[in-house]
Amino acid sequence: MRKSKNESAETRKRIVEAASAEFRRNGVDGTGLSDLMAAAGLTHGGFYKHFESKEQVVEEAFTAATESMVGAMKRISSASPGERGLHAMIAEYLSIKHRDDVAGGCPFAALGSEVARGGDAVHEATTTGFLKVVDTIASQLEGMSSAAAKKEAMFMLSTMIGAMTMARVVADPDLSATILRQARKRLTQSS
Amino acid sequence: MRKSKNESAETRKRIVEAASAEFRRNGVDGTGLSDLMAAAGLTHGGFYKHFESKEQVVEEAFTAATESMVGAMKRISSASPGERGLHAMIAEYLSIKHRDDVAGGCPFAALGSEVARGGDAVHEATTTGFLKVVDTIASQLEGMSSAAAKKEAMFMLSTMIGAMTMARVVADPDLSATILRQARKRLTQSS
DNA sequence: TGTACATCAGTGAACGCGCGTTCACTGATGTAC
DNA sequence: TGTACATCAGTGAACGCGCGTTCACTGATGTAC
Repeated sequence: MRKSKNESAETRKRIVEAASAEFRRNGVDGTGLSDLMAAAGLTHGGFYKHFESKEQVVEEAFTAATESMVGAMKRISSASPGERGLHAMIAEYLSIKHRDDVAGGCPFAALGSEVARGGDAVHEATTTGFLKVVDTIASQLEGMSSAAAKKEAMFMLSTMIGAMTMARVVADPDLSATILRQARKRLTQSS
Repeated sequence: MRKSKNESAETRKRIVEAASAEFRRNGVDGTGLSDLMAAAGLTHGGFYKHFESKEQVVEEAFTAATESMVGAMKRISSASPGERGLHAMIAEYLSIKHRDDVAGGCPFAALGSEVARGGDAVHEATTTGFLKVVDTIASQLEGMSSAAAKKEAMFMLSTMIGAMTMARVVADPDLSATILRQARKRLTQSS
């Protein structure tokens, strides 16, 4: 049953993508290698033909999720330049749609407190990912130095991640929407 | 080996407090009932003499953690009134000390993404807790209506939780400190 | 180009382990008379 | 107030289960000549 090099590479990618969604949906501890391989259309025994450990796929899945989010953010903001693009990006992140799409959304909001307890490799991946998102936001900030934009972007991203996390934590849908709305208002008001 | 009513009530409280710290330190999924009972100085078999399920202790431990945090926040802010008390509260939350004390700190930052996937009982407990912290912050905001203060407090708390979560997620200590510093700066600047 | 053999992606069963939960038992505490 | 019995907090072993990981096997793909 050996597969060609191309097929094998595609299978590996499929596992990482399935893992990326499953981890965000059910958490890292909440997703077994069995679930993960089944979501990729395989049996669980084959996992170790592609990865050395669960931690390795956690790391790669997190990176894939971050890159997908950065791509989406760039696509939205590039539609309009400067502040308007920035505000569109923020509104999209702090939307009800994003809140209800955990599996396809921000990996920091979906897995934040869990990856904070992760191993070294995971921490490296999350750090790199965080800085990429920060740079994506910072590149839309005008009228300040690159260093200042980066710091401002860190503040904005902290608020966005915190608001999305809490919007998913509370049981009351109205309260949840208010949390998102307040963050959006405060981040998109002209300063 | 039956224990007196008083002893039993104290044991129960001890379990909830141990659970509260252990869950924050290692996560809910990362803490077995065995670990939890051992941390309370007991063997794991006795757990069900006090609780109906793991979920029940998760709920109670989360509530206890929130109440302890609210108590600490009130103690700090009551030392000086109005804006100065508020700023002291924010600085304490966004401190390196708090970042490095996961087990004794904010349960939303320690468990946010994990409790977002919790059951109904857990969601009710987190919602009540969130509103209590919001009210604690709002009570220090002057010069605005109670409704406006509550909304402003939600924004502030979102930023605080997000910044603390990310400060624990990144591997680089300097970056981690910068995340906290930026959030502190922006939340304590006169608006 | 064709043939013979080595490689290895994927299967499915098995491994030891720790999980949440249950249970028989112990013996000090609480209660009824 | 004392005595007899019921209660039940805590122990320690056991339960079935799913976890991450390993392994023998299969057979199509890749490689060497």
